[in-house]
Amino acid sequence: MPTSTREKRDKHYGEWFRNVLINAEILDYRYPIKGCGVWLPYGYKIRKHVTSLLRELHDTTGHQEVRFPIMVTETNLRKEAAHIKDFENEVFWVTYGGLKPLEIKYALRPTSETAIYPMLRMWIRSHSDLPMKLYQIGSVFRYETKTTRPIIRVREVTTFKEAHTSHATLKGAEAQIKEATQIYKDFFDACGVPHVVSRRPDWDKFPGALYSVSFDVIMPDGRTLQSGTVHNLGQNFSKVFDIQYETLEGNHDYIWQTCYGISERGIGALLSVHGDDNGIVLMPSLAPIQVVIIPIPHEERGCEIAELCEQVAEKLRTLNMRVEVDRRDGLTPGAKFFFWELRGIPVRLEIGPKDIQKRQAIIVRRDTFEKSACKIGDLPSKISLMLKEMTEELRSKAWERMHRRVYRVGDVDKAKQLLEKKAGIVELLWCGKAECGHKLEEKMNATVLGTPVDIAEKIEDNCVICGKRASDIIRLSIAY
RNA sequence: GGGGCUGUCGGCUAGCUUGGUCUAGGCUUGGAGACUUGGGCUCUCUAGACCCCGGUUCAAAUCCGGGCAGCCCCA
Repeated sequence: MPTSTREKRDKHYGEWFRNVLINAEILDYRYPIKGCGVWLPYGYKIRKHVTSLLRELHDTTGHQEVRFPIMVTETNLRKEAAHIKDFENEVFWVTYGGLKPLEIKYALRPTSETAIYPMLRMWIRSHSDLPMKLYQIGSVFRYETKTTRPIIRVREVTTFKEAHTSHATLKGAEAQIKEATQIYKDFFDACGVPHVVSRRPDWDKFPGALYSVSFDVIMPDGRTLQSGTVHNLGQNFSKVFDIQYETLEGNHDYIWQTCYGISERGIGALLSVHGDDNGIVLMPSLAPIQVVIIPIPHEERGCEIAELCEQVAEKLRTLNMRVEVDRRDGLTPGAKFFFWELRGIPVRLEIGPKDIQKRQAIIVRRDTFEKSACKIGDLPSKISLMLKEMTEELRSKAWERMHRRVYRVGDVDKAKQLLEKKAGIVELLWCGKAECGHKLEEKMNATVLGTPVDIAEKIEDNCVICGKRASDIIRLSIAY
């Protein structure tokens, strides 16, 4: 019987991830364009559960789903100076229509501000149109020059959920940042993905934003994956795109905007964080199949066994569980066990000749491989309890593992050593000056994630670089 | 941004240094069948590859150049 080790996953994470994607039939990255992959049926089902979760979280908080074109005119893309400056060298351009060169080039959106905001200008007239909270889920394109990695660094981000909100006041935008942060916390929590939330340093905020908040996840190799970002855009874009509304008093003012995004990196994170050497482990709520039933064939009693499997499946389905009976012949039960473990199915039932006499089934839990027998009649309650427990334990164990990889460190050398060992995230004291932040990055050969917004504490010591009074904790890591 | 490495059946790989023995070998997977089935059974049959373009040569999987794709390291 296997055990849930993570040696292979942690030592050779890149290889583990690539193998799991292809072997578990999640994503085929052999598509002949760099940084593009194909979501396979099983992976697409997981993706669908993730996108429905995102839809639910946005729909229930007053967001409305829309769908904007993938192409943006060059003129619009170039309107906000900081924005285009940052994206310029990674934009894909459409330059031909058939055989004719286009007079105005189109960009494949690297993100959709410049596609959406010219339309907001037409839609927003008065304060009664505000707040307006829109979101969409679709593809964005970035001409990545670094090594691409399936799901984690891609040229077509196929699952980009981006929300764009408009408000009458800065206060309204600030409140929206809080709501967005909460939505993202809820999202990662539902996925059981532990994370840190940091306010990004000024030199690394979203181009055109007042400030940015990011959600970072520690991957098995100790690097961090920026998996969600929330930005307060202030009036930067509304001034450039001339989006004004009529106030209560009859004046005109520019709207205040926020935007926030989450991509398939979130899927990469949840597959990696819970997975083990046997494959992925899925949160029950996101698993395309929650319970798989493996009939153990038997010459005389085969029909009886098959029938009982179906009955059990039907019963569990009435309780809204996603259940499948693996009736394939030609595969031994053992082969089926491996098959479904690789794909992360939370609960496996085995029903064979020995069980049929005792009116029982064998239950195996994917994350712990804990095995037990259960009377047929008790299966519904036992399994729903097991799914609940598994959800909680996956989440809490992942958090424990993450907490062990966040280090509060007093000096730069110690921090550097930790990052060199691929330990995770280091937290140091910082005076808040960009100069010291850059020095830290340079000395440690790492990336500043930002200052914590998920923990509040009093700082009573000095900056590790300049020795002056520290104002903040600063987080650094080796980032993807 | 800089440097290095790699590309052979669907997957993993042998062959490449020293061109000819390659009609390209193995394992795995796929298909057909038999036999099995409580942790990847076994056997038989069968299908399947030298990334692309150009060059060198009597002869290229092998050497050279470019392209495309991928991996690793450094900034």
